[in-house]
Amino acid sequence: MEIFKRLFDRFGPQGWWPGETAFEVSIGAILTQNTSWTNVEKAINNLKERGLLSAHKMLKLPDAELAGLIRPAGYFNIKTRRLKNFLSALCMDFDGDIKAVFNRPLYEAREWLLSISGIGPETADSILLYAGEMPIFVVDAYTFRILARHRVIAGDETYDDVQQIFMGSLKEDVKLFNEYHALIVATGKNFCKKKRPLCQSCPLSFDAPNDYS
DNA sequence: TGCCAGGCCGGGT
DNA sequence: ACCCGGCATGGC
Repeated sequence: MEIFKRLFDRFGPQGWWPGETAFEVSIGAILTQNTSWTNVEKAINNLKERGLLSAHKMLKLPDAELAGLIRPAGYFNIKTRRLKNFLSALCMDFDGDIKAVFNRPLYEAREWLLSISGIGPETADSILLYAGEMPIFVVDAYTFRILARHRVIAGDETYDDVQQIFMGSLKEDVKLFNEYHALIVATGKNFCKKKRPLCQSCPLSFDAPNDYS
């Protein structure tokens, strides 16, 4: 896979995740579900300005108040519920300390996250990789689109299938997984809008079976 | 102006 | 086991 190198040469280091603490990154991962990061930043700033970026404080916040603060991130009612689900599990099982989650074995931590309603595979893996610096590859809608349009996958693969394509062939390396996913998102933002059924001009090439570069 | 954004859940087939 | 509607704001 020298695709990584080509993407890196074109887009440069992405510096993910934009967030100062593991907890902030985790909250951002939930808030950014199907939502642009610029909107999420406003929501995070609302919390940060008020010194609310802690599990216990956010959990104590009345739902209506929390919803008001995260409003700019969209889906604020459902996301309030998802945040509260996450926060109550975190306070219950780890005394509100997200770092304690990352002291568990990788797939145990992953299962713990997935057991929370509102946290799916991408959000869980984003938290593990970008907040916990654990070696797991994040798959998102852009990853599916790009691979499908280059005929690397047929299109009916599952999240875990696609994750295995990367993790099965890449060196297990947190920095590499971090940068690679971020570069895929950067590529997607530029070339892989929903409304384009097949890619004609993505600046990628794959060794086989078809090369669209 | 409509389309899109770093998904996920729950109910229906 | 899929399929699909719902969720909502802000930027281009």
